Amino acid sequence: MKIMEVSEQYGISSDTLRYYERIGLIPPVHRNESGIRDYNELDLRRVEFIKCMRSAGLPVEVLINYMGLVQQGDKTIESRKEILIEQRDLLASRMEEMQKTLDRLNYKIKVYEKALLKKEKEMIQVEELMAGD
Amino acid sequence: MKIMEVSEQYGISSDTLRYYERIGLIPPVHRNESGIRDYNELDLRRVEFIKCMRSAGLPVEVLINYMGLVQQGDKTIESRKEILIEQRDLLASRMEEMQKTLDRLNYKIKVYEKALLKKEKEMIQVEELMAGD
DNA sequence: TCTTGACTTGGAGTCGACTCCAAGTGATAC
DNA sequence: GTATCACTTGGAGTCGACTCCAAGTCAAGA
Repeated sequence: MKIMEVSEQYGISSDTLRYYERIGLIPPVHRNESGIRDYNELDLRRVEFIKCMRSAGLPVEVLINYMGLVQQGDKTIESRKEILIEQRDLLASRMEEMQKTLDRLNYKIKVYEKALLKKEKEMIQVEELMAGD
Repeated sequence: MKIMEVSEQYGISSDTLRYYERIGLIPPVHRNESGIRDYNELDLRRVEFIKCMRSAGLPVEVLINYMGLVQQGDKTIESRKEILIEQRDLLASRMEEMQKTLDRLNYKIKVYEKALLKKEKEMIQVEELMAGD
C-alpha cells in the first residue's frame, strides 16, 4: 500500500506519516524495488495504533519510547506495561476533567435556553399589548 | 486579590493570567490606586471559568469570542448558546474517542499482565528443575 | 523524447498556547 | 534612605506537533 492510500485510509497526511517514520515513532516502513514506501500489514497495524493513541493525546515522545521497547522484544514487557498504565491513568484523569466541563457546558446551555424562552414570552406579551386587547 | 495569589489559588502562572488579559480572553482586571491588578469577585469567577474551559481543551480563540459576547449583554444569548452547543458536541466526541483509546489501553495492559504471569510460571518451573526434584 | 505526477530527502516554517525576558516603577522591610 | 521585591509593559523565545517547501529521482503515458 502506497503512502497516499494509507494517508487517505487513516486520515493522516503523507507528510505526517513520513514525519512519524523520521522521528522513529514508526519503524522504517517496507519499500518496493524503487525505494518507495509500500506499507505491509504490520506497518498498517502500527499506523493504526499510533493514530488511536495520538487521537487521545498521548505524547509523541512517550509513544516513540513505547514503540522502541516493542522492537526490543519480550524482555521489555514489564516497562511497556508501566508506560501504558501511566498513560491510562493520565488519560482517565483528563477525561474526568473533561466530564466536569461537559456537565458545566450542559448546565449553561440549559440556563441560556430558559433565558431565551423567557425572552420569547415577553415578546408575545408585547405583541398582545400592541394588538390592543 | 493580587495576581500571585490568584496564580497560586488556581494553578495558573501570573504570566498566563496577564497573557489572558492581553489577548482579551479576560476583560481588564480591577486595579488598585497604584495600578496593580487587584482581582475582585467577578474577575475571579471569570478566571475560574476560563480555567475550567481551557482544561477541557476549548480553544482560546473560541473563548475570546464567547467572553466578548458576554460583555455585550443579553442580546447575544442566542449566539452564546450556539457556541456552547458546538463546543459541547466537539468535547463529547473527543471524549468518545478517548474512551476507545482508554478501553484499548486497558485491554493491552491485561494482555501484558497475562504475559508476565506466564513468564513467572516458567521461571518457577526452571527453579524446580534446577532444584533437581 | 519529453512531460506529468507521485514519490524521495532534509530542512525550514507555522500554529496554538504559553513562558520568559529586559527595562522600568512603586511600596514595604530593615 | 536604600535595598529588595512584586509588580508593570511590550516583545521575543519555546514547545509539541505537525506542515510545507525546494530540489531531485523515477516510471508511465502522449
